[in-house]
Amino acid sequence: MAALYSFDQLINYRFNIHMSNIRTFDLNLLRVFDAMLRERSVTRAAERVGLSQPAVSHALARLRSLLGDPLFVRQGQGMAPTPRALQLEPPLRTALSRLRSALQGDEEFDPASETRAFRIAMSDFFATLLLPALIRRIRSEAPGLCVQLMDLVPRNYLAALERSKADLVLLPELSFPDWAEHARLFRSPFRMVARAGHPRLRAAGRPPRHTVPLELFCDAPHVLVSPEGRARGHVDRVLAAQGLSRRVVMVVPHFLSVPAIVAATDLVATVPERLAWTLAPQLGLVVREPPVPLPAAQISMVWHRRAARDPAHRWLRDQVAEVLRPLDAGRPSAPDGPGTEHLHPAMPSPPLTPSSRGQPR
DNA sequence: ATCCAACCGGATATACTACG
DNA sequence: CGTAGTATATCCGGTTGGAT
Repeated sequence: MAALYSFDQLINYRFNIHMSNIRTFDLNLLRVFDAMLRERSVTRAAERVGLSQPAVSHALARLRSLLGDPLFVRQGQGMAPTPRALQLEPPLRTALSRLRSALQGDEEFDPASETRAFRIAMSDFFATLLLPALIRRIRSEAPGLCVQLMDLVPRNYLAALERSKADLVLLPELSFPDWAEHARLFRSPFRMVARAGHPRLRAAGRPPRHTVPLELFCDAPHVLVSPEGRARGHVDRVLAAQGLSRRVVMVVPHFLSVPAIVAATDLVATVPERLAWTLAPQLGLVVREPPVPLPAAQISMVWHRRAARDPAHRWLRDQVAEVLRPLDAGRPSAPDGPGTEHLHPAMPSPPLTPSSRGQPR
């Protein structure tokens, strides 16, 4: 794969032109150089670039002076490139090609040949939903791409996007700033989980509609997921609005540690429904409806407006949407009854925006 | 804002060079 | 030595920057 060079790299490093000469460097000289490499003749190069033969000869003289190399020497009926000229040919071609694409605005994205890294910020739970299928697609269609998973810290995710530290962020829908664009992916309801032998649940018996009794929910020790380490989440605020409270005895930054903690203790937790149903059978957990109705979290992907038209970015967003959107249609249903939907307990009170402008492009 | 000299790039004319 | 091709001398028009 051809190395890629910025203009500065081309001029400074590859062409070895001192900074003081860059300001006055005539880009047309690069066109002449390119034409000379193609034609190996001053006269034909002149025809190619639409100049007279002496004009190209003069341009060549200026290039020779700038680069400190003859570049082309007479050989028979034409001009033979020097080793230095041949050395400069690949970066010159690349730079001119990219410049042409940029100016014409017709840059194409070829997944098979693209080499770049994408940084995606999301919770560990979303990562388990998305990454295996996403990486399978990328390995087969765009093997040169690298995906870097970043920790999701809600308070900082917008700053990460704005400062280009992250390319894409997956999170429950909040109100987004003007420069952000987003697309809805799927809805994520929540369930309460506890170990099957939990004494309070056993004493409560099999509850009607599988909703955990309110007093049990409030009395039981809770483990709360908060990437920011907050001791109160959205569930606490909803309870407080009804004059109620619960006991949070443990705060963890990641979702995936919760089921094991719940399985080994008498703690309970409110987690994404999909996580609950995935891990409940193997860890011996019971899944219950929380006693307070909460709307499901609307999970969206967010990106900076500056990346909106970037072809590689658009391709990546399409892949993420294709992998995650089916989750909305094919949500797992409770094996022992229907459920109401509940909001993420640890998310900072999201004002659900009615936006539908977010489409993945 | 205007003028003007200096500079630059390109054109024409012509000198120079390599090759068959 | 003729031909094809490159390099150079000179001129011209446009741009730039300093002086007024």
